[in-house]
Amino acid sequence: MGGEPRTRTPTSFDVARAAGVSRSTVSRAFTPGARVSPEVRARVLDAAEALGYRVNALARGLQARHSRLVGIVASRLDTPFRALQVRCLAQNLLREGLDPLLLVADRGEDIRALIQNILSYSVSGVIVTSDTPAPEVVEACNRAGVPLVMINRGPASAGADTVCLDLDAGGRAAFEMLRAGGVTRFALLAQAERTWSVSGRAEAFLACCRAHDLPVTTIESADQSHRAGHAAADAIEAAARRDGVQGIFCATDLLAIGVLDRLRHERGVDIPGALQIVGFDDIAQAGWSAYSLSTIRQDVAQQAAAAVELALARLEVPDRPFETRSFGITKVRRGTTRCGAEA
Amino acid sequence: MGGEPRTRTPTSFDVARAAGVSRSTVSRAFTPGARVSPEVRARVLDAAEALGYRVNALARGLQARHSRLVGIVASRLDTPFRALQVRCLAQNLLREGLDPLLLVADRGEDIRALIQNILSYSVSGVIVTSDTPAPEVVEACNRAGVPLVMINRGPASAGADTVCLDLDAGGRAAFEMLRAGGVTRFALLAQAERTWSVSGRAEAFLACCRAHDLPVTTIESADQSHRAGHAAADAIEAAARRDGVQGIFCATDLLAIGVLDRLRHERGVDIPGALQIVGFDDIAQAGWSAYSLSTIRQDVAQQAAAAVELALARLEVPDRPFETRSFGITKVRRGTTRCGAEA
DNA sequence: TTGAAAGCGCTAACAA
DNA sequence: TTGTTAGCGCTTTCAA
Repeated sequence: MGGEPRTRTPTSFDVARAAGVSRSTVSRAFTPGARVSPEVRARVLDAAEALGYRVNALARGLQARHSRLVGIVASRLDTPFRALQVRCLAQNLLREGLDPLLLVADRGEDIRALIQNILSYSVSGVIVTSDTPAPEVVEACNRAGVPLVMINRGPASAGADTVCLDLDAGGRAAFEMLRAGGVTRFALLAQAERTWSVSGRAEAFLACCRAHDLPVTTIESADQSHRAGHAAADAIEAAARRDGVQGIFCATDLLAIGVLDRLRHERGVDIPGALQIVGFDDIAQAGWSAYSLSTIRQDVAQQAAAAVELALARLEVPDRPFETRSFGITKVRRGTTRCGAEA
Repeated sequence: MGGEPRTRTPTSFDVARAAGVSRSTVSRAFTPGARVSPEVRARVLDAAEALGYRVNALARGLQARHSRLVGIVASRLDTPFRALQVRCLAQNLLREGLDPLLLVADRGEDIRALIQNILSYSVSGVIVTSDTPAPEVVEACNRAGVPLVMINRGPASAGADTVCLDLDAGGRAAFEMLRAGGVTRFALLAQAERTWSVSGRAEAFLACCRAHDLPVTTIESADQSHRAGHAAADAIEAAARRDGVQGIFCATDLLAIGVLDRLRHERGVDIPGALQIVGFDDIAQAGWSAYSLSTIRQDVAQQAAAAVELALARLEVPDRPFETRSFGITKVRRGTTRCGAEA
């Protein structure tokens, strides 16, 4: 290394000169659908190739008044579910020629400042997967006229398109899986803090129990983590003894796995013999043999694709009515429930 | 929704007029370390606040000839280790006022095109965590004069700063943990495809076995995934029987957990009784009770911080010599090895 | 300390 | 189909 006279990166001007055309022509050669004669276009592309030219995204964005960037707002990125979600989102965006600007918004960061920050890039959209409430995000995006898509944050909350899942179906599926295993006394493990998606499925589950006139005990966890599930396990066992609970719905797989670790692997409780468990999400770990967790799957890839589609659609027609796309769930029967006929 | 006269986002010009100053002054008010009188600055900031003005990152980047964006190139983002890595990277960048541009480069995407794409944003750096080889990335960044930092891709491979871990120590630690458990016949599980970090630790482990004149059987997995570990488990058991293997080093935790799922949870093999296992990385799942995997920890947060520091350093002094920061590892003794004194 | 003017690299009118 | 011109919003010499 060492010598290499650092040459200024070539601009459309350089390409124009090399190809013997004007800068506008160069621009057109790089603009899909622009009117350029094939020969000229080829000449321009060749010259560009030779010079190592690429369109400056900053300049292009500045002039177009919006870049090809799309903000992804996500919390707890190191959680299996969220990681998969972000991966799918990023892939879909890339496929559409959009570039994901990542914004990790864990508790403690100043979401207000962060959102302003990504808006300063004239992003062509923002996708929020975080489950921390963020009215300021909606407000900021709306004021800036930036398409906003929320995933699992409730149906069309005014000012944003939404991708969500069928909560009722989810809660019901959990109930049915346990019920099919012969459970008549239920329990629910969910975090205390309200969240559209997680609280929603929990409430749907409770509603089912009540509708069937079957008793259900609610246990609250600190959050949705493995640790929280693990910590709640003793309370669950106590409740099981006290109330004769035979089956529990854990609002996330991570919680369920935490419970399994404590109950099955540490204390040797027979699951599903003594207690049946159903989780939610179908993260990869749910399928691992140590857990073989019966759960409710939501199709992350499908949701991600829909989110990108919605952003694109609004980009094209800014004042179309806000849309909510709702997706169904799938029961995944594994080894923490007793097999039963489809309910 | 519907009314809201979509007002054009305010520019420095609007702020200038509102504050009764020139655009240059507005610019200075938003430039750390620029000479502006405190009163004027305050007036400008107030006006900006009132108008909802924020500096346009595209315009600023265009004129500065580099943006505050930093590319993160990562593969298999939905893997626990990588997800954590990206999260740490993103947090550190954000903390420095840099914005992570995410590039998911799984096999199948055209890495060449993708890297050109992020370079078109005049990024101020690129951080690569992917373990797929990518000489074209190095070349492209160098040509564009963009700082490049590689994580776990080998020491200063010319043209890039590097963060890596002490492979020898890693391989040795694995050997020692097994040896301390009384193992005299070893096995190694690693993917066939070469990768600096993973192959390196594997080779260091092999070297240790040889140096101690102890026999070691090598088993190859398809990749580094849980599935691959699971699939390799039968071969491991066969080898254990055939060669009297008592302990195995799995080159990643995910592999080790796959093996554990098959052997311990499906076939009821006594681990560590019949076979001891050591993994590598210390992902969250390694600590879950079902596995309680003894492993070698690498400090992802520390590595991420170092990577960002290196990028920043080169940004400041573009022609400083390439630097390699190497980090140590830590033995984490859990339940897949027999306790022993520190080797 | 502040303002005027030039230019970062690009695209979109408008003309030819 | 192609070229000319203006301007996206900002920072930055250079003068005052």
